[in-house]
Formats: sequence, C-alpha cells, structure tokens
Amino acid sequence: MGHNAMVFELGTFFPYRVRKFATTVSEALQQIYSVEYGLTTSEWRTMAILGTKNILSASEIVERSSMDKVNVSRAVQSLRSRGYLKRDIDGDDRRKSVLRLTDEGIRVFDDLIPKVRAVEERLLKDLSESDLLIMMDLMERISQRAEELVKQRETSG
Amino acid sequence: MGHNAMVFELGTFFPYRVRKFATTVSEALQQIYSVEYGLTTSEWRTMAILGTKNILSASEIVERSSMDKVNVSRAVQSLRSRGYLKRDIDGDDRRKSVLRLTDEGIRVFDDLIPKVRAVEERLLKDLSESDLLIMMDLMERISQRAEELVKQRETSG
DNA sequence: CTTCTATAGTTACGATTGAAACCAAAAGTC
DNA sequence: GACTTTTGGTTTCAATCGTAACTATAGAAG
Repeated sequence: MGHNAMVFELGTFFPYRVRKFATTVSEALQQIYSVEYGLTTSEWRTMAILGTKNILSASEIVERSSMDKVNVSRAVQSLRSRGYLKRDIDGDDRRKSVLRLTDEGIRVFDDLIPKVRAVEERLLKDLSESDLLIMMDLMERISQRAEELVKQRETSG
Repeated sequence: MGHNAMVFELGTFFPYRVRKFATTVSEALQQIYSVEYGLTTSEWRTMAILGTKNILSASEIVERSSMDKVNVSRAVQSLRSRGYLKRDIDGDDRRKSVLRLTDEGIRVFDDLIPKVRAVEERLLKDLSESDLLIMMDLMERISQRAEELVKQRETSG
C-alpha cells in the first residue's frame, strides 16, 4: 500500500479504451462486408479504393489504404478469383499492374456501399455535426502524438 | 457521373478513420510492451490485470480484458514459461486456476507501468481535461450504437 | 448414487498473417 | 552497354490466431 492512488487499471487506460472502441466499431462494419458479403478487411478496402471508376496499380492502393503490399497482393488475387477484379499489365512499365473492378465487382460494390454508409450513419446518429468535427479533431491530434512517439523511439531506440 | 456527390472515399469513412487511429495509438504503446519487453498484447493485458496484488482465475481475467479464454490460456502459459506468473489450483474448485505475478513478474510490471503511463500522458498531452471527457463520451456513445447494430443483426440476420 | 448439464481451461488444426527472401523489370552509373 | 540499385509485386515459411473439439471437475436432477 502507500501509493494506492497509482494502482493501474486496464479498464481506464486510454490506449485500451481506444482499441476496444475500434474493435466494436469494426465489428459493426464487418457485419456487412464480412458476414454478408464474405470479404476480408483487405478485400473490402481494395474494392472501396477502386470503386466504380478508379484504375490503379497495387502500389497506389497501398498508398491509399494503410495496408502493406503483401496484403494488397493477396486481396487482389482473391478478388480476381471471385471475378470482382481485373488485372492488366501496364504497357509502359511492365512491373506495374493495372487494376479495376469488373462489372460483377461494380455490381457488388454498388450493393454494398449503401449498406456500409447506413452503418456509418447509425454509428454517428446521435452526434451533432460539431460533435463529429470534434471527434475527428481529437483523433487527429492524438494520432499525431502517437506518430511522434513511434518516430522518436525508432531513431533514438 | 451524375451522382458524384456520392462517390465513396475510404479515407473519410468513419470506421476506417477509427481503425487507423486505433492502430496508430496501439503502435505507440507496443513500442513499450512489445519492442522493449517482448510481450504480446495478451501477455501485457494479463499482467496489467493481475498487477502487483490481484489473485485471479483465468476466467476472471477473461471478464476484465475483452480477450477470449484461448488467448488468456496462451498468455498464461507463456508468462509462466518466462517466470513472470505463477499458477496454482483452487482448493475449493479444482478446475479453477489461481493466478498471480511472481516477484520477477512484479519487478517487470513495476518497471513497465511508468513507461506505459508516460505514453498515455504524451498521447493526451494537448487535450484539456474536458477534451478527454468529451472524447471518452463520444467513444462511449458510438460504441453503444455499434453494439446495437451487431446485436440487431445477430437476432434478425 | 447415477446421469445430465454446465463450467474452467487446454489442445488440435486449419486459416491468416508478417517478415524476409525472391523475381522481374526499370532506372541510374560508369 | 555491362553493373548496380531501385521499384513493383509475389512467394515462402514460420508464427499467430480463432474455432471447434476435448478433458476434467462441479453442480443439478432424478
């Protein structure tokens, strides 16, 4: 005893709360893309980035998705095998792939999007416009601190 | 074209932002417990819940940690093999384990806690007291909606 | 008592993941 | 134009993870 005020409680520890929060939110969304459509997170993100019109290389998907290239490569394979995605080779740089959704992929995408939007709406239902802005701002500020911490340790560690 | 206002952008999609946020925060914390101490998330949580004084069964750890029993079982095994945790059998109910950190485990814990607290502090550095309350409240409200959604789908799906 | 169910925890096994090695094409360098 | 390095993407292999099956004990029902 003596320093009881300092007892550590996981349940009130901020990073733990954040992770739990994110898991809960993710599960709500996975109800749609995973349970209902059988897509993995990487597959869903890949489709979401391509959308109906974009034509991108794998590395452009990497840039926009916070996935690594292995994840993207596997998602592309799997989406191809389902017939949701078409891969061509870039004529000017034959290392590059040229990816776009197939008509079938677009059909699924168009079906899926209103549903994931509905989930987003439900999640944010009782937030005011300004609540949402505040939330985004807070997440942004905290993320910046987190990135600082990681970078600092990387160099000094 | 025609409904360009509805083009889907993953980067501004709320659940995606949340997940990215949580990943960034988690990485900052993992710098400590994973990089510096070689603990997995499950091991770290198990230690954090036991702390210096608690004596708990595995299922009590499950309840307090949002891990499942397999995760806890494996974390316990691994912490035992490192000598950080001691397992006895409950005399009254011989199915139950009686878990506590060893002296060595407590030493590591006491070393670790100020560091993870420092990370938490750094993350929240530029939030006011009321910002933090707002953040917690918003996460709480959104989580509730997310849980509703999951439950709804479970029953009606 | 015997049987049936429920609980605590572990184990086995397939699926998923991540890091590193790898391959192929392109782009510099001399 | 041979050489080295960089870039785009895939494959491999081991480690991790989740689900389901399993073991052991306890408790409830008859």
